[in-house]
Amino acid sequence: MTLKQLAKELDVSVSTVSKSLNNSDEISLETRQKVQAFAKFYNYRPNNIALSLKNKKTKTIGVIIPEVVHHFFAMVVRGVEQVAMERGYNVLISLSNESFEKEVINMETFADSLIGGFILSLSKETLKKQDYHHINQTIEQGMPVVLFDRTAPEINCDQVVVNDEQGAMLATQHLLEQGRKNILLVTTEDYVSVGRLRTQGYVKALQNAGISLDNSLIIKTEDSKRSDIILPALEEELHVAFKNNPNIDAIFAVNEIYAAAAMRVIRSFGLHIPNDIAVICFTDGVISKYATPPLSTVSQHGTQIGIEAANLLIDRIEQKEISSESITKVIPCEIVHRDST
Amino acid sequence: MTLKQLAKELDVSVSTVSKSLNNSDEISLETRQKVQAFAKFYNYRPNNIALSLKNKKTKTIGVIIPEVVHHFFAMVVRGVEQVAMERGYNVLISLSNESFEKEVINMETFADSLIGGFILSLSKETLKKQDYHHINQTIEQGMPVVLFDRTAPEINCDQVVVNDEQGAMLATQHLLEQGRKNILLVTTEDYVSVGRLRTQGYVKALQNAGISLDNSLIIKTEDSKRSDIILPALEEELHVAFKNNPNIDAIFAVNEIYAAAAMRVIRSFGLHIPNDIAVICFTDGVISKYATPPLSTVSQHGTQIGIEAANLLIDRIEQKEISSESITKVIPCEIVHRDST
DNA sequence: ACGCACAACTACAACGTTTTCGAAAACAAC
DNA sequence: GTTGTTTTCGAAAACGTTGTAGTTGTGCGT
Repeated sequence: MTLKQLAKELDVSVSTVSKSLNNSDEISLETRQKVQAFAKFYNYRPNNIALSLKNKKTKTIGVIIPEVVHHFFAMVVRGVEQVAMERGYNVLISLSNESFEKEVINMETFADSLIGGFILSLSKETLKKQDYHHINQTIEQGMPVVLFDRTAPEINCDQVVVNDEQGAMLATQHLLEQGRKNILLVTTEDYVSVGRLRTQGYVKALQNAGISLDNSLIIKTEDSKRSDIILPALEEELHVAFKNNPNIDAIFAVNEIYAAAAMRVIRSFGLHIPNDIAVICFTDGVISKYATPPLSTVSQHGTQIGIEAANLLIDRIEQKEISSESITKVIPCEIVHRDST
Repeated sequence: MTLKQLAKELDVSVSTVSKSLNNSDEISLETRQKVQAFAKFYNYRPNNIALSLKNKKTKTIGVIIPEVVHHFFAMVVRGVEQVAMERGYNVLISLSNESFEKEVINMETFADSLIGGFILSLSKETLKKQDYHHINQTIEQGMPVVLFDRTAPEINCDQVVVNDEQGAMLATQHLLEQGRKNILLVTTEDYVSVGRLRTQGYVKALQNAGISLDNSLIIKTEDSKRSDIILPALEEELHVAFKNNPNIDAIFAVNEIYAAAAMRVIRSFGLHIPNDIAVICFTDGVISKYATPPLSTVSQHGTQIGIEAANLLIDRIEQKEISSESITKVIPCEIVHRDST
């Protein structure tokens, strides 16, 4: 059912139908009601594509994340979808698979006028290459962009980030308060922004406590490959670390996969959690929740991040003025206390 | 950059530009190359909205799933996104949140000519109400629909399903082969199709083995609420079951959350896995993978399901003939052997 | 010189909307 | 009866694209 068909049916012009349905007072009440009744009867629904073409904007936002089979990102998607729904927007999803090239292609595809704005988290490869031309180019063309979690200072746009450093400090302090002295940090290479910040938080917390930094207590894992490849390597590294430092009494992992690997190694040494070794990690996901014992975590409130990001983006899309200052929202982390500490 | 702007720039007509870019041999090679060079220089990219309007179809597929923070569904999304990308389609995601109403609204929103077809898995509430008018209505309007995992016989369309019954039989047999006699089944109410089928598989496997069914060994959990509400209730039920049946020597859970709850209860009784009690479950997700001990599972190959569903849908979208028979693809389950059995 | 074929290009309609502008009719005032 | 005002509606353009149906202009054969 189109306006034209309705118009023919009612023997009026297309304009009249359009205006009647929009309740314009240019049209007499009588005609309006008649048209509306007909429209309802024929179950007329406006063609969104035509509307988008006319208005030169779509009610669709594009979300590009590295991976959807990942608790944190899935939580963010949930948040985004929730407010998009509420505010009448659709959500286009695309996965970069941690690949720079796919990220670029995805952005180009989406930018083909299908989309009102982007919400994205950078792929690890992008962070490593530090090549952000595709993002900056998109922003320069006037497309609103909101970055979350994995961001870069070279990109000037709205951001929603977790206070990673503070979260890492909280976690480390939490361990220190329990009398742990030798805390093993399991983190990523520094080019992953969140990994770097969490490492910084760990270091700061130790400094604040007056404990000197022991570099043999930091394991930095290459993180660009699939987990089934890196995990055995990580476990091997952990094995070595435990052998070299028998006095390790706590582990702080920057994500729960690393924590799970650590737990496996801890068990292989016959050690008890938390009596011998306490464990805490980022990513308050299902692994932590259902592990044995359940893991204390630093929760990043993924859904909240998604909600904030979507609201920020839609505000930006709908606001008239071309630009104001970029907004950065910081979502505070929170320690979730469970049995592992 | 539009065709019109390019045309003005080059001082030719819009038609010439369009045809040149499409390499029509109506246009001289010379002109074609000039136009193409200009287009490349100005970074021209065709407006997809205009194309969609003209062609009366979009290169977008809609995915409606109950929840994205769920390993299996996230895997499916990954599969769908992968082939959509390969075949030049975009993926619109929407979450029903297990709610019938949201499912209906989502379908209506998407059906507003934004979308070429649907891939969806029914919400629990929909399955409970057995109201499929929104789906059938959409199908009748000629919109291609592919159902996966949670389906209903009342809906006539392409489907991609897991062989739940067979998977449950495999799991049960696996336990029986290890000499387990008293297998506790933790499942959902029967209106969830996958729960029902898995229950049937369990029953059949017992029958085949000549073991009589003990209804006190079946726990059916109300499943429409959030996990933080139902889990304590389930754990309580499990407690009771263990007290009443001290000879339980194995557990088969229809998803890994239930298995995790079961493990917690098992530990609270001081029992050992797998020596005292073996555990196996559906959903080969991160909980099973990183649990203590790692859980044997029935893998449903979510990504594969997503791939098959997307291919089926896109084939249907692109095929000329209005309709042929509905296709149902059955993805076989596979037992993943880990330490819990 | 005439018609004809062919090459190279352009005009226009169409997809489904909204909106601006204008037209016709009805009505009032003088 | 003329003029002005209001009410009610319709024509047409616009958004960016494609394809059909022209419209030129050139070279060829006779």
